[in-house]
Amino acid sequence: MVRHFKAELFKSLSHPMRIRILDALRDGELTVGELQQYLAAEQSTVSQHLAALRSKELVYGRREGTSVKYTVSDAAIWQMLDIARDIYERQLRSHQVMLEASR
Amino acid sequence: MVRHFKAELFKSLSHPMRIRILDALRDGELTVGELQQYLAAEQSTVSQHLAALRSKELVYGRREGTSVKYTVSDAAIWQMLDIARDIYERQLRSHQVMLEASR
DNA sequence: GTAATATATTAGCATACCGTAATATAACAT
DNA sequence: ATGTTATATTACGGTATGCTAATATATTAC
Repeated sequence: MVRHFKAELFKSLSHPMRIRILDALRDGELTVGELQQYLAAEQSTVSQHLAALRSKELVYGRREGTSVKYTVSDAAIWQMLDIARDIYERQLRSHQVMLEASR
Repeated sequence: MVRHFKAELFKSLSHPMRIRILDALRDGELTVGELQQYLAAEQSTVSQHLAALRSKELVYGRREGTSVKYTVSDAAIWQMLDIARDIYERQLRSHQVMLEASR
């Protein structure tokens, strides 16, 4: 039950463009158009990735006139992205150590 | 580059059985056989999930005689699982609030 | 060496995911 | 009501995932 939720949550995060979207929203809400421009991607592609994030309630959109502004719904999401970067950096270091040791 | 790593990392976490494996390893290393028994799953299924985790270096295995003992390679992985649970709980609460508000 | 046990890998099939292109919906202006 | 802009959804083809069954590898015992 909880693990299925977690698995689905991580699946939502398992695409580079969705991670870029969440990063882009760190400084505040953005419209689909702004995201589209920033990501240099097709409209429907962006919209589908937003739909994926929305379906797990990682973001929500509020209409403002003819456009929709998106917001990350829980700051802990960025925390996970930050931890992922930490893990990445530690892996890099340990690879360096192994390389240096092999001389 | 970094985002691809993150995406791949989250993809590794995007399956309930892999999450169960990582949770099971919180108390220390376990052999494939022990995991297999605990998860009540086929040998090859467990082995393939371990291979997925190994390929991203989330776990590593050391041979001990005829069996292999697995360990989580970075405690930050559990931290991400814990944050995921927090997000889950906050979503539950906000759903409850919305239910109660709709009366 | 062979046999037995533990683990890893491969092949095949069913299902899920992703991008492009096309179509649909929503809000606003005229 | 029509037109325009912004966003969402659907359909379809290609690729990736995940399970089962079968096969391969590695270690120990004999």
